[in-house]
Amino acid sequence: MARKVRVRFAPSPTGPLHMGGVRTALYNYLFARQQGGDFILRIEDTDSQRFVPGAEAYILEALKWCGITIDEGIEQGGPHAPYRQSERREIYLKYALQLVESGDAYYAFDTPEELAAIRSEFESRGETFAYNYTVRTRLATSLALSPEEVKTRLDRGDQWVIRFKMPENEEVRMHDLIRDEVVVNTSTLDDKVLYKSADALPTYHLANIVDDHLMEITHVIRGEEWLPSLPLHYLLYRAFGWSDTQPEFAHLPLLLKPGGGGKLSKRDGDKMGFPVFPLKWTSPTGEVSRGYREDGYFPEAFVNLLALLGWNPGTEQEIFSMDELIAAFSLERVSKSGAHFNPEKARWFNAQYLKARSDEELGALFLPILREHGLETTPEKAAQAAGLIKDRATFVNEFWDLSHFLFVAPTEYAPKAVSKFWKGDIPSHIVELRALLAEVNDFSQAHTEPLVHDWILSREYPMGKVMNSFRLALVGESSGPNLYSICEFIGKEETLRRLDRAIETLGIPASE
RNA sequence: GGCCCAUUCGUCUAUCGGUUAGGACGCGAGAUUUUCAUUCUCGAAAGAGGAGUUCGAUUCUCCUAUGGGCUACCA
Repeated sequence: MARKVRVRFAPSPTGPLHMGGVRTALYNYLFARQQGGDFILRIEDTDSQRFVPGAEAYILEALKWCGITIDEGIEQGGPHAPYRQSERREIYLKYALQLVESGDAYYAFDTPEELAAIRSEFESRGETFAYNYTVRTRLATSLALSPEEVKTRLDRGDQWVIRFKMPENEEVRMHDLIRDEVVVNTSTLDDKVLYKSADALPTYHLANIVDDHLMEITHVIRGEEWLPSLPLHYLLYRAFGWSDTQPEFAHLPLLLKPGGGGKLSKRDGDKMGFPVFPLKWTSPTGEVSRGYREDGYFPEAFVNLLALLGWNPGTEQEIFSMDELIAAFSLERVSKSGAHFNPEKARWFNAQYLKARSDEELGALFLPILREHGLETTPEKAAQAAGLIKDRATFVNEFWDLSHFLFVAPTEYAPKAVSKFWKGDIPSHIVELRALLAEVNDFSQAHTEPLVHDWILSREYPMGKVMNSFRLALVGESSGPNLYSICEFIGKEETLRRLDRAIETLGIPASE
């Protein structure tokens, strides 16, 4: 009987989600939607020490911005509520105890200090300490102590943890949807802590397996950093007797720093020269990290570029809407090796989405920016301006720099352009041009462009020099969109005014 | 150190034993343009190394190297 697909994204609120985390959420989401399954958000806040205020709200907002919608979770509830592990704490002890009962786990009374001491002792001998079958019967555990002593310590309220009793020398054969078979010998593993009395909370391993089971998760799609604990998880399912409903696992390749040197991490902040977070984040200590949203990325572009970092459709298509991703995605086509993030390509993706947007949509985004510069203009005008410059922009936030001359006359003229073009006979040609344009009533590009060109040609004036001087007068520098489109945009009056001003400011060299 | 995973142009990747090893970003050149961009065309650029298996290996196996992950009462 095929179960309904149910996947979960289970972040820990220890800080903002970084782009690798968003990608994990995205792959889970794509898989769920494609399979007609459920996408669950579970908050794994079992580490009371590392909790960061605001992180949870950040995660929710980031997913929302990306268009990743949640079926069950802390906000929308669901049949397996609550979805925050700290609110499920009473569930876990019973399962930990069940494992002690069945002999798959045991109590350990070592304090963190004692363990640290043992560790450093081993290290001083050049050995590595592992809490496993070699030491568990010699340390303060329920395996070594008498039942009476254990009871005494428990009753006395001594601190304890419950550790998994990792079998000795057993080959665990595991299956991964991306990597196929993985085999590990249990003797290389240690007795992981499952539950700690200090805060009455489980560790990741226990909480994760219990909740995935209770929430009927069918596929666990998570980062590769979890692969080493997969044998433990397999063994836990077995110890609980849940092997028949154990989920399938898919371990995603990691997102690596561009130049190498490890996986992308939250700590990288924006010190890499590009954002590592979807949204801007201000830490409780006041540190600010850039976000893709605030940097001007469209969420669609961000999702698109993330999707293609570690997965590809096998075709040459690179631009995907969310719906197209849902249709095309498959875990089988996720690559096995880590992907270095390429900020240049990220920018390219955004430029593609920018060009694909209509002038009206872009105008609507440009309008508030114009307002910030003290300009009240119409949506039509903003859209028209956007249309003139969108081909040369990567982000909407570059629009002002690329088009301010459409709204404000230049007050200065780029010296290099002046010395290059505003010399010889050219300024006097511009005076003639001014007179020509003063007679023109139709200032549309379609009308002025052939008119002026024909005039220049008929006079046998140098096209490049005249045009560049003309541009210098209107724009103040020697770059920008088609000049006649600028004339059309600013209109006859303003065009003549700018010509007058340039002539006045730059002067006319005495003709010989 | 131990365990695990990985390895095709600088980067993201295609190839599921037989290809001139394809595409994209970036880079270079050219075309278009009044300019800067855009766009278009072209170009440089890769199978880590060594053994096997095979008629034939980028593709399968092993070894080495390299990269990465894990090795907490963190996730």
